[in-house]
Amino acid sequence: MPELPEVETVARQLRPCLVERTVLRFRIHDPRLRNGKTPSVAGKSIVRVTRSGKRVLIEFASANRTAKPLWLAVHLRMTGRLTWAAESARIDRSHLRASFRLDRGSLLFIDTRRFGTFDWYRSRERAAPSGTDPLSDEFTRRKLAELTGGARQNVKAWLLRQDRLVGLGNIYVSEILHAARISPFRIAASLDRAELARLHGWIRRILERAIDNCGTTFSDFQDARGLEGSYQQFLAVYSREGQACPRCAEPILREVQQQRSTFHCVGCQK
DNA sequence: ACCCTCCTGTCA
DNA sequence: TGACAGGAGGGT
Repeated sequence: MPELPEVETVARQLRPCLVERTVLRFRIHDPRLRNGKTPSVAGKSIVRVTRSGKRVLIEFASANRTAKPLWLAVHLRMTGRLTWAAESARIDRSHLRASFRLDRGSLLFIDTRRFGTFDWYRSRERAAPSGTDPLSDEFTRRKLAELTGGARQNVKAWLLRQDRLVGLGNIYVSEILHAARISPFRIAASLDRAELARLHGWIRRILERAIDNCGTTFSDFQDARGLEGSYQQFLAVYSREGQACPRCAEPILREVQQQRSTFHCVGCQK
């Protein structure tokens, strides 16, 4: 479920809870958790919590700073949640897969479908994704034109590629293409200058607006406080098959592309 | 481009 | 009961 805005929301909320706290104990509650080799993390303190593509990146340092730092990348996939549980908080622990006990509370990883992953790294570079972050300064119109140049895929599939742009998923791609008035079936490399400019602008605007709303809760998403996002009230097309397009009133269509639902409007997406 | 897999839950 | 779900990786 979580795409860039949801992951950014979680990282921002966890930061004040986790930074400068010491890990007292790390436990894996589910032996089937997709976890890399587990280094010893007890006794280390958390120095940074950031977002890297769709992953939450947690940096640990040893208390005396002699040992090498350590990075954990958590990918939430479809139903993963990272929840901060203060000492007194009562939290439903069903589907609890892993937990970090800290000074004054716990970080819980809860994941019904078990698709979520933990990956541990010894350097930040290795934890970094290959694609461009659409919220970074690097993501300019020119960069988008460069990246799409020569891409023979349809633009829906292309936007989902994490090796080009990171962070977009099924919901926001439908929303962005609708806002930019571009059909999801267009070949990425065929977009002209004006279309690329609209696409670039709406990628930024929609992601930022979604972050301002703590993401979208379509069914499962909860942020680090256990609360739902509120961007779903702004969804123009996603999951709105048959309803009137808010721009031109044509009925919204649902079609399957690459085995995934795409929602779009033939009235205004060309 | 298509297919399938991982896994669990919910809804028509 | 079957279709479908914010992801991603594999195969042909």
